[in-house]
Amino acid sequence: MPTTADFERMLRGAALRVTRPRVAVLSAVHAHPHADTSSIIAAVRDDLGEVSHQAVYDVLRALTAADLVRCIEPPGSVARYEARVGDNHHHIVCRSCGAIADVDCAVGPAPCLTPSDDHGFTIDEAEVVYRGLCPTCSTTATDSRKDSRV
Amino acid sequence: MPTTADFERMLRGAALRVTRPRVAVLSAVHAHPHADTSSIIAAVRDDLGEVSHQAVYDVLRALTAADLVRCIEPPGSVARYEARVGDNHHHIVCRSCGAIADVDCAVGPAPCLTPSDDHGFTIDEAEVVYRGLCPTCSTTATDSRKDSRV
DNA sequence: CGGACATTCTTGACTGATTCCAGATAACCG
DNA sequence: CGGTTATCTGGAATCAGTCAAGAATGTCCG
Repeated sequence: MPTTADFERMLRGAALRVTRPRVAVLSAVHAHPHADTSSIIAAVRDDLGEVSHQAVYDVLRALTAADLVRCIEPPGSVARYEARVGDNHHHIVCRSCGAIADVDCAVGPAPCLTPSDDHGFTIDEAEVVYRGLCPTCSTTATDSRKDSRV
Repeated sequence: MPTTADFERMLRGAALRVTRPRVAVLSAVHAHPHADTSSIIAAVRDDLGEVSHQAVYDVLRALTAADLVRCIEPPGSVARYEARVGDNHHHIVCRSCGAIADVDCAVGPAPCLTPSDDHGFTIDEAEVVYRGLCPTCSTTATDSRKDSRV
């Protein structure tokens, strides 16, 4: 778990100004992997007191643009943010409860980056989303196919 | 291109009632691959006259549940629908203009379905989204890294 | 063919996430 | 320390999608 000083270094390293909200957001994303925006806002406010949601949205966008955090948008869910950047990893999303888990790339750094026919596109990234049931839901809800979206 | 009679057969085969809006929506999705909801609404209205957006949303959900159409939600875009179902294919999304193209699975029916560590999840599907630049954007905007979201 | 029933469509309002805007504030550099 | 500039605040607006109640329509069975 990085310290506040680490976060400040990360911000400076990305040519971003060091502000209280930015450090708090960065810290919140590190502390709560795959958190949605409202959770991050709550965590930041818990840390700093009142902070406008606009500031959090803006900070998240700045951090995303600087590759300090990554934004994932699972279907049927709101945007979520995570701090693991740089490595090529993917996600499992539970169909029932919406839980998200990290999955390291199965074979090598980027195995899926070479589709059979790229239609002339210049591909620079492949994102894989696995859908299924998390351990909890697969045991408790095996029979009742409740499709509740979180 | 299937005919209206084909669409009716598909609906009946899925135990769905055959109504004008449903046939029109199904036809629109077949005619406009990767169309977003508002485009589908426009196409349906062009065909039938006034149709409520609620009806289209409802029909799309019913068709999705019946596996007659598939819903894809690229990050930074609204939900889109396509008629190719049953085969395991993926998508390329252009970072610049948002264009979407189909990509058949590179190797075999479902190569990415086996991550290194599934965290106890029961995985039943893997969806791959390639990000990059479409042929048009890669030639016109190679130097200017405009990141406009569509 | 015709009527009963359940499903589906219409209308209209509403939520919730995200964005836009203008002005106040705070961080950085010299 | 002071000026410049990016950032934050607060409020309003937008947009996709959802909810709910009543009217209309398709399907099934006699």
